[in-house]
Amino acid sequence: MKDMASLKRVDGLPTWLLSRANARAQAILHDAFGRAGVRGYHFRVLAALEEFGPVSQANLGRRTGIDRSDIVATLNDLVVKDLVSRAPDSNDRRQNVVTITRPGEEMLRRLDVALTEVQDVVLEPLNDRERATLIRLLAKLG
Amino acid sequence: MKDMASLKRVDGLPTWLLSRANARAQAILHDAFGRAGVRGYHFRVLAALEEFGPVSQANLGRRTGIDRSDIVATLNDLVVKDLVSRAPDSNDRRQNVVTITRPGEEMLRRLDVALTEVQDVVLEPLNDRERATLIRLLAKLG
DNA sequence: CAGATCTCAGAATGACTGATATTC
DNA sequence: CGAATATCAGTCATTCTGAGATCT
Repeated sequence: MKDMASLKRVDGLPTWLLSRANARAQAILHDAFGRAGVRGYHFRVLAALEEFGPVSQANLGRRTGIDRSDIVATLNDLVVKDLVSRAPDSNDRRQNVVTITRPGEEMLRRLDVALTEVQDVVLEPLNDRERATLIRLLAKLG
Repeated sequence: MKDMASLKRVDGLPTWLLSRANARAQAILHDAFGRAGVRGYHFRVLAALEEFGPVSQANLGRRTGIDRSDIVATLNDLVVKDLVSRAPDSNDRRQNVVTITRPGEEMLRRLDVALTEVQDVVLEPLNDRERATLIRLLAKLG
């Protein structure tokens, strides 16, 4: 019974069990991304472009979980910074083909480094075995 | 090395390892709270009040992790709904004493039920042993 | 005086809705 | 025609920052 209470409210804190650890991670990430001049949406789009190659905006939205409407604004930012390029698809003129640029790939590499450092900080209390277990369990939840 | 990649980008999705599971939980919670007519801030404040008893707004902020500035607006909502009461402290006139009302306690009980249901849904892929392990590891990260 | 408390105004970010024009 | 795509204009919730007024 006491275990159920700790399931519901972790560490005496009245909030969802994932929120504490995640909020801390988000805060650190926010700083790291801010220093690089980008936001979470920018990173997600760049990473998806590197992973899947040039895609339409609709597919970008599906793969990143970002709303189509927000994809537009995010790409506007990235185009201005020359991190991605956007061109009409000649086969289907409804679509735009979005491609990551060379500067975009370099930015992504820097962000990946920052991300790894953040995760090292957040996961610091866990040993290697525990980290592997946590990742496995979280993947099951995904 | 492949393990490091899955550490960084879970499930082929270019995002922080806690974000996927947490985003799903947040979405379900958002619905459940919305049906009850409250937001996360409201729940956090009510739960902290039940847990610690009447407190000042500054202490409420410290205990919930909500900014002092946002505590004000949140309490305004809760006072209008008669879920908490706010009165000047006679000992220290800088402070307000915030107290949960009977209707506030009843609301909190309903929200706790919703929270438990949400967690059952989110944790559904895990068995009891895995849930206990996940909670233990997340508590270490807290 | 310094320090704590409460309050207000505003901004950044993530996430969502509804409407519209264009193209398939 | 219906369906998909890109765009635009808003809204909402969470999280901050900065400034001001009051009180210890």
